[in-house]
Amino acid sequence: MPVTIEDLSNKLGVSRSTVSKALNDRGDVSSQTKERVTQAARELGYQPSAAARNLRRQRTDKIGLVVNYPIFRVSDFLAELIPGMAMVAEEATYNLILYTSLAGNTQRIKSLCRSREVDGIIIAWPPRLSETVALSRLLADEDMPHIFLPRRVPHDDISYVAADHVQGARLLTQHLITLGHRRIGFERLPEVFETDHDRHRGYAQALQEAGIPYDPQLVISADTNDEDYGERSFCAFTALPEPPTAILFFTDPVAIKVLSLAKERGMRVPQDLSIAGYDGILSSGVTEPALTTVRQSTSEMGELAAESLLKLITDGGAESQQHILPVELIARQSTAVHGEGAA
Amino acid sequence: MPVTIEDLSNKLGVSRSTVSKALNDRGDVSSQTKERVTQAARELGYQPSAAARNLRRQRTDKIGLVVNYPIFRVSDFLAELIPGMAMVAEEATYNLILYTSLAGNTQRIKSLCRSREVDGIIIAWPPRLSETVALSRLLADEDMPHIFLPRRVPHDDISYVAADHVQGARLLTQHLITLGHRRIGFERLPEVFETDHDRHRGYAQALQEAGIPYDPQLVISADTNDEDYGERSFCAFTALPEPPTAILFFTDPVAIKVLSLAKERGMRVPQDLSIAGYDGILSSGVTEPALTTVRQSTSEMGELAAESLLKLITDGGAESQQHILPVELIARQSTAVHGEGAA
DNA sequence: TAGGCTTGCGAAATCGATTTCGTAAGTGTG
DNA sequence: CACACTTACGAAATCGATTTCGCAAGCCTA
Repeated sequence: MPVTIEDLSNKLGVSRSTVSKALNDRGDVSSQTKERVTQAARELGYQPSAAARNLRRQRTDKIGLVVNYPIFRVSDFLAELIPGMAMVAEEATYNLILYTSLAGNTQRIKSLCRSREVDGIIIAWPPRLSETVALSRLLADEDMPHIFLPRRVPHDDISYVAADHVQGARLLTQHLITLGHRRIGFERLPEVFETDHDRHRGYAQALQEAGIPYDPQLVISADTNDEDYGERSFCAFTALPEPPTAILFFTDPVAIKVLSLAKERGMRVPQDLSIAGYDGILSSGVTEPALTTVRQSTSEMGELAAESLLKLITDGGAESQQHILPVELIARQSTAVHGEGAA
Repeated sequence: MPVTIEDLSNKLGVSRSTVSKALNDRGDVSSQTKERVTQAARELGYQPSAAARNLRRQRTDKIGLVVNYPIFRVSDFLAELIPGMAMVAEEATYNLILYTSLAGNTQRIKSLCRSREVDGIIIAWPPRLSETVALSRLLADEDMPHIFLPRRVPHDDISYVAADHVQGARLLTQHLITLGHRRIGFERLPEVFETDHDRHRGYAQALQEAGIPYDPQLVISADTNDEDYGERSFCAFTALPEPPTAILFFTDPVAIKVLSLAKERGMRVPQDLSIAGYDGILSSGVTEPALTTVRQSTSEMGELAAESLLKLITDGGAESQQHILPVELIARQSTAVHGEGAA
């Protein structure tokens, strides 16, 4: 059995209250007594019981990360997110608890709140916008501080951390325009609401700024019925009467997939077709040609999410935390002037 | 304020004991009463306080994952490990808590034990063998069930989950021998004790089975002073009077690095030199040529670790859990008959 | 009908801390 | 010297559950 505060107080001949006050540096304790208690605590290796302390304090110093298992499973992205979160949390004496099986299950999320086993929640990849908003209301009703990630939620009172996708798509499009492209394909992913809207806006903006007319034919909505939708998107683009000379795909994995697809069909990238991805995952740097993409600072995002949540927890009724992080264009060899090879 | 058991008992006019017994299906409660209690609990949305329950039960239904932040940060591997762990834990009504800042710090690990905020611990990437053993003793003294990952620990009473590295290196070596190679370079990583020994044994075994003499010159210890040691290893191999026609690198990232290095120097892979990595990370499949490697079933490893730890927790003084998982050779285009191109 | 048994429930102890509040001793002041 | 005030500590309440144990009522048996 581990040493309890009672053991300590017995050994020292003082009351439990005194021990507690001494160790927590609170209230009326003479410096001598404090010294004695601290000393004895060290000797006996005393560590307060987390459960007892949590019960009394009505807080746990834990934050929860709620994420859907299937997403978790395949996401490079999340893997980069977590270490930063955990780190920031720990610097503030919090820890991160993972919940991979309750995303989307309102009942179980409510249970999590009511059991008070975490002081706040980070929700990764919330579902559709309407559900996200409903979820936020629910959590607010339960007095549970929370923040969404990595998607913007267009409500003033909902906290989130996201990347600047308008800028991301804009940078990519500008990059291609600078290379001389005028027919630039753009893949949309309809279920990813704000992210998709933002990127589309960035794409359209860049075109407009360059005086290139927006051609709806060049914008194709991916049909994500199965996981291998990349091929269908690609075919849709190439089947166009006047196909694009460059294509922006929604994610790196899809772009990478298309890279080999194009090769199989005898198209050379970037000479015959420029291809760009999005996210800047590790693999995007080692393909042949290396993929032009946009990097989101994922680790920073995780850290910021944790920091923001901690702020919400600490400041009680503080205003909502809304952060849009800058993104960075990574121009590599999969994009080039049409007809010319890469550097 | 959330609903407590007291609220429930007041509303129903029964005692707290009865409510508790009814909800936990324990002890003497008539089925009618049980029904009433269950009903009311649902209506009020009652959820027991985790803290109170933990305190009374002397367990938390949480397991800890201790991992060094720097490793966490860069490891593809760990990212694949965690979802499975979390999933398995949750199926058994446990949750996973992350600890990224206490690896190597004996004092803080002891505190974690004493605070009893987890029922068991998974330690990822333990340090040197001697420290690992010491750590295990410490944890055992604290009555804290624990398991190491992903490294074999050569002590009967220490639990671990690891991959079969003897077999991994053997498969790779055999693969190269089958392709006709007789001078096969082997990179060692001295600080990764058992893993390194096992792989080296597998390499030597395969050579012996094929009647190829073991040449110490072909075995080079990586000098891992900085992160970019791949280049130094590569140079050491090529500087040999009679350089190898194929090289086994210790990890995929290094092999991938060498892939582009070789290209820069005008060596063609696999025609002039066959290269293999180890681990089967995502990126290894998209390089040009795609990398021959050995895949460890990482997710399975995570799941198995969690399962095993839960067994240790549940079965009390159960015997230690030691698992060696099979590995799988992934033969791709970076290895081929010397002088010939890949398929 | 007396005594034993089963059934259903509640009172109270318990888990291990924190926090409030009361009190005794010591200190200073007019 | 009497009174107020500070200082240092402890008793007891509290957080919210679970669990033990005792008791009363109802039932059965000889």
